[in-house]
Amino acid sequence: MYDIKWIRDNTEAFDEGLGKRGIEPASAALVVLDVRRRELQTELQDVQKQRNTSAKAIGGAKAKGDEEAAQTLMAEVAGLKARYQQLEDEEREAVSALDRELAALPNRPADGVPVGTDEADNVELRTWGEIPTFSAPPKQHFELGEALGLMDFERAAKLSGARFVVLSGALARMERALGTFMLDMHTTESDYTEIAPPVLVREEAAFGTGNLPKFAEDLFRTTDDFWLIPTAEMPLTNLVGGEIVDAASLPYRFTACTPCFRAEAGSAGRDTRGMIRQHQFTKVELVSIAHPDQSEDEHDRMTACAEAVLQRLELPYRVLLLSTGDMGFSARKTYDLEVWLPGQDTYREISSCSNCGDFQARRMNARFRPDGERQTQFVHTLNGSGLAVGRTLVAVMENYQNADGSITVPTALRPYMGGLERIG
RNA sequence: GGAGAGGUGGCAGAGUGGUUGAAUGCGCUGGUUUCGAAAACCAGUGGGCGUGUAAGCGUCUCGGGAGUUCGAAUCUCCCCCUCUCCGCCA
Repeated sequence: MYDIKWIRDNTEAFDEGLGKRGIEPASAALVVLDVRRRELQTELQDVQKQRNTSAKAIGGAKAKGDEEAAQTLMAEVAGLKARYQQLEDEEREAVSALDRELAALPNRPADGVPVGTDEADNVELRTWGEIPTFSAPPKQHFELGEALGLMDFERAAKLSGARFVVLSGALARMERALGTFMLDMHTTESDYTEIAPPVLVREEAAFGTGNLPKFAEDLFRTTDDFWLIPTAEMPLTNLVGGEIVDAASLPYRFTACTPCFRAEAGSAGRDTRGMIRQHQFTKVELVSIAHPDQSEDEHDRMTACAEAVLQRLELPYRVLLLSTGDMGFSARKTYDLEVWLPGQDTYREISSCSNCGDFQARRMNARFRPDGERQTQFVHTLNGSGLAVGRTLVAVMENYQNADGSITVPTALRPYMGGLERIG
């Protein structure tokens, strides 16, 4: 969400930001709405002032018992009411018209973000790890999993339809082990506080992170109007919604391992096989609530925390700086981590770390008070996967597969799997 | 799910239609006093928006929204949340 006052004073910069995302200039139309809004507000306040003055005079007259004077005054202001209500309606409509427009605009890309139209314009920043070689062509995770009898898509379809999976035995345990392993890393090594949040949230929370109103079709909604979280970013970031936190307590660092639910509307036909794109998956999320001066550093730190998981599991990956064409709605800058998948012979996204600046904070009214200052300021919010557990399972299976179809358990994970060294 | 009671400033807690943005207490900030501190005393102490170079002025805000009224913390309706009892339940 933008500050209309900022748009007013920075029309060129604002339109330039939109342009980088391939959106037409909007400042002129917004300024018109804003001028109208302020005119109506000023007018409304004039009438309110009159109303308050006369109401007090009537009150004063009645207090003195001067009923006659009160009646006279009341007759005088009789006409004011209709006008007041009309102005009130118009002003309300002007405000919501402006808010509707503002709420639908994506965040302004940070300086240095490559301008582009899609993922082809992303910039590879670095790679890590050796891409493994295999004596025979490596299998995809679902081939391995189904052959082991520990990954069942058919029965999942029986229960829930496409884009679900049933894991069993050692693979079910590995999924659980991965979540615990990641949480332990973030909480004991990187100062994140573990949170067990609701996975059903109300509309306000979904608005706060920027998923509503524009992306309702990507989300599941219950019959009594809860929204299933598509990521723990939603509950974790909204933790500070509507609050004014102490500057000294920043940054807040939250992590959670939750199921995530995505409708995957518009993804029909993509990644239909296997666990890459599911309606339900587990993810360990990292969220930071930071001082604006610290958010750039915090962004790098968070990305390093996500990378550390891949390094500990010895999974090769690369880091991308997303172009303006591939960035999410609320982000001003995003790093994607892509893990190497031998079965697919390609890198696939396993984490996305975004600095949203004050964009979400405005939507959810999350502020802090700088030391010794009167004025509050919006916090910066950051989120990143650390990591997507389902895709990490996929990556482990494909990278650690053996010629006989068994899977070696990564050393770092063995303590979390009762010492198990090999599956199958 | 049924019945009931509530939501007031950082906290506690008055206020049930009239100059109430809100008594009182606590907390906090500044000042006086003190060698210093405590105590005491004095003053200040929410957030948003509009207008203005600024000081200021205005307006909104007593869980959220809509309404009644010349006037709403106070009355009506809807929603949210908390608590108590019953039922159900992991």
